[in-house]
Amino acid sequence: MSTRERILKASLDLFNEKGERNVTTNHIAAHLGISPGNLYYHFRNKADIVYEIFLRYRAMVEDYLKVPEGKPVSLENQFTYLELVFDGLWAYRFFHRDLEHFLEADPRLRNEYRDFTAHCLNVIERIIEGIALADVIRPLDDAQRATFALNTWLVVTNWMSFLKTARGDSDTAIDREALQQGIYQVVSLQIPFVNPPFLEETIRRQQAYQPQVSFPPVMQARG
Amino acid sequence: MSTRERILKASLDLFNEKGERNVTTNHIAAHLGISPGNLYYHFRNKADIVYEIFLRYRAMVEDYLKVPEGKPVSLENQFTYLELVFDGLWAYRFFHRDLEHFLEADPRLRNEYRDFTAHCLNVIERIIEGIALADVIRPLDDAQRATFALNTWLVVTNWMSFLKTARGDSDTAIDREALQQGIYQVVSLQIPFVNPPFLEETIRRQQAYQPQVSFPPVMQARG
DNA sequence: ATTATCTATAGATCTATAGATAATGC
DNA sequence: ATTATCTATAGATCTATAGATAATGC
Repeated sequence: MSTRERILKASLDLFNEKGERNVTTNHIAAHLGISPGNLYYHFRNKADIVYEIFLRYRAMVEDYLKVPEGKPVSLENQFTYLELVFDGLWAYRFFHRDLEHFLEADPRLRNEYRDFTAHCLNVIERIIEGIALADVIRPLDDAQRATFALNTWLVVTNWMSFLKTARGDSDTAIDREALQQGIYQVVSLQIPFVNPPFLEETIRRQQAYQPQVSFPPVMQARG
Repeated sequence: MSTRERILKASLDLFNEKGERNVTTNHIAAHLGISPGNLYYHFRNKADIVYEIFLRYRAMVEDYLKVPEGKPVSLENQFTYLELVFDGLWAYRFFHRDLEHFLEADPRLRNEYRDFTAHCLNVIERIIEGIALADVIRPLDDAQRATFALNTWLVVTNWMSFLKTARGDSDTAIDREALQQGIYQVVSLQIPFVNPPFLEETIRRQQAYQPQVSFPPVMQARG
């Protein structure tokens, strides 16, 4: 693996584990056993590394979400999309955590991320259209579909942050399993629109992602 | 105003405007025209300032959301709650932006924020029960209500971040008006449950928060 | 010849404190 | 006497580069 690749890999690992804010270029170089000077030979600065990683993140999502327009989408396919997306979010979990900072620091990234969001929202709308074409849910008008897609996006992209902030005692690490409980939440958004013949299957599939422990944690209201 | 209060006020202003990450204790002191030494006389460090601000944020939200249990909640009241909460999020908008960092840096804050989230989810559930008691929506079972409350929380707390990341060209500042478009999204979550006699009024009230410009921005999918 | 890497370091911060001084309240 | 404030600074980083050296590919 080229040094450039190793830097990207190490950066992603360290960012995910410790948070980008807590990882300096020195840390990355030390982690790889290379000199800081060498790192700067391959990347102008940390923002440059983040940008490179974003490109791969985007490529992965766009690869996962190749949804043809105007074609039915089965429930099975929809759940596959959800699993893939949550896996992707997990693999690049540092990214959303400090997203605002990244976009503020790099205008190029800001523009491309804006377009990326718009693209993702389009794809989500296409999936919603697809499950309507498959008669899984009733047809929605444009405004309903856009609103639904946006709520889906908000739940998907912020589920992990919710887990980390609302749940974690410092010890409780978040694992992929806990993460996928987000799928339960996402599917709940479409339940009201599901046509009766598909309701049982939808709920059955949804239940597979239900929290094992009661969630949110049972807790008395504060005085 | 005491120096301590002035430090808190200046910190909140600067954090909101520039992001906590970009504001050092030196900046805060300079902004107030006091010495760094003086600032450290009043607060042990920046995390201490953030914690103090959190206490006020929490007090404000708990003041806004005094929802009695088992009593009907009118649509009007529900919209009042929404407006108050979005105003509160706006006033302390720096907080959610770097929340994960704050919780990681301060175990005390982590614990109290976890409880605070649980409390807020309880209140949201109470509001959902309340509008069901007022016949605005059909009754929901416990699991449905918890899931609905959690989705509401996710949309409410992350709406601002979405605006900043998905929308902003660097110039486009986010104002309170744009922020309140989040209310449109939140209300859309309950539309499927609204009883017919209240549907027209709910939608009418919701429309008041509809985006003026088409949103999300019209944009062709990326190749 | 070009590419990759290392050494060494300048310059810029930032945090947090010690110790001196000023202001305030009994 | 106590509280509030300032001056000055030590110590810890971190970024990013210059310049030397090593490795690689024609």
